[in-house]
Amino acid sequence: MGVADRKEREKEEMKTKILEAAKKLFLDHGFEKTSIRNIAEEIEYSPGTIYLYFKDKNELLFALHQEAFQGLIAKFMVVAPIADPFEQLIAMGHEYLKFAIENPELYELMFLMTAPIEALECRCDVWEDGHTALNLLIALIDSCKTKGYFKGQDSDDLAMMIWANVHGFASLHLRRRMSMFPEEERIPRLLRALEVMIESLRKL
Amino acid sequence: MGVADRKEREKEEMKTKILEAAKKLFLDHGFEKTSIRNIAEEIEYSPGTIYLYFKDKNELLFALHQEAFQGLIAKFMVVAPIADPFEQLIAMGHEYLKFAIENPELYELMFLMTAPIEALECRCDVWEDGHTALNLLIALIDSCKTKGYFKGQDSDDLAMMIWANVHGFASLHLRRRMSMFPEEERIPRLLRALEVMIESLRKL
DNA sequence: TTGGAATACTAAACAGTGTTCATTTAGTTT
DNA sequence: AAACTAAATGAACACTGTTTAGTATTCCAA
Repeated sequence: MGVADRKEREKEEMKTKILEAAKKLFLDHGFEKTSIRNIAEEIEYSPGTIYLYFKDKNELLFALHQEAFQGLIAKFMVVAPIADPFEQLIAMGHEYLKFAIENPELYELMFLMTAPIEALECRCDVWEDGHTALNLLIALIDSCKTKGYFKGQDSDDLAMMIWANVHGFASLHLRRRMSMFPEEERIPRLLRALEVMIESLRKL
Repeated sequence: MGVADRKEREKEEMKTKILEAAKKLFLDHGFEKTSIRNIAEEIEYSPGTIYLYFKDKNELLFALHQEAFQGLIAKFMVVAPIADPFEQLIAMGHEYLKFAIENPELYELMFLMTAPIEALECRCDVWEDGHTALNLLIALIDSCKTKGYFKGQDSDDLAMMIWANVHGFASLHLRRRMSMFPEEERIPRLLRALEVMIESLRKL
């Protein structure tokens, strides 16, 4: 069945070809401003061809959504060697913010965009990677507890609060809601506020 | 100059007429799914007419943006009578979240949407109301300080942190990023996480 | 080797979008 | 009543995502 294999392979190659073009254009010009026609032109095929490989524009996004979460989890893995769990938690917070600031379009796609979610509410595998990322945080909080931090706190609720906080920072920044402060002040202010959060966590 | 006055008044009336139709449709079906044609149909005029009164679709949004901020500030005023500043701060947090959950489309427009900001980056009056809302929070934090809370903390940074936290809650919820939890658990989880934040603030 | 079926692709069309503009219509001024 | 001005129109433009009918190309059994 060599022929069928090759066909399968070619189909897969075409899919990644489309996906890579979509990724490039989405990250360059944003999801909304990228049209199927743009993607088709990039790969030198007609617009209709894309619909032979992907159901619609949202499905293209979904693949990148997964890629992005893997990227965030990878960043979390970088801080795993830090022995002290509370120090690791701090580093994790910084990594999260760094990821958001350095990959605004990917972050947009993971947590800010409405488009991909609406269309994929049914598919629970959309949340798989999100869940494992959250579980990493919860596990770390539990480790902190064994060292005497967060006495009497529920790990799930605390994780939720920490996540919301760093996401709040990222979200306000990426959605340009800090324009009341001059450009060069914004990230320093964000980092200072993060320090405040960490200090409040330390005393909890 | 009675005629010119009447003309001016009529022009203003038309503007609010358009604005009210836009508001209704934006809040009912969302900004993206509302077309200029829809608004034109609602007020029984042709699409072109709207462009005689507003530069583009974004300018319609801007007016509602201002209205929404006034609404949030009004909610903040409700908790002003609470004597103890820390209790007032807690109530303020709850009011903020309540506003976001009860007025998802308005909140979207104030803090989540990209559209209105992109087009209005130049106009600094976009941030006027946002600034007064933030100043209310900072003033309240200063009041808390006189009662012995937040010793040695910078008010601006603390305000930023609190804002980011409640916004994070609102944002995660409105952008459907809590779908890993069953529907009925989401808001309770949010409120519990808010309690965790308040407790961490109390110990700060 | 050849005929027919399956596959890959395309061009065109559809229904929708935001926006522009020449033209018509209505109202005011002289 | 004529001239001028402002308001409103609706067709047109250049886009969008998506569907479909039709055309090449490839494959495989006879």
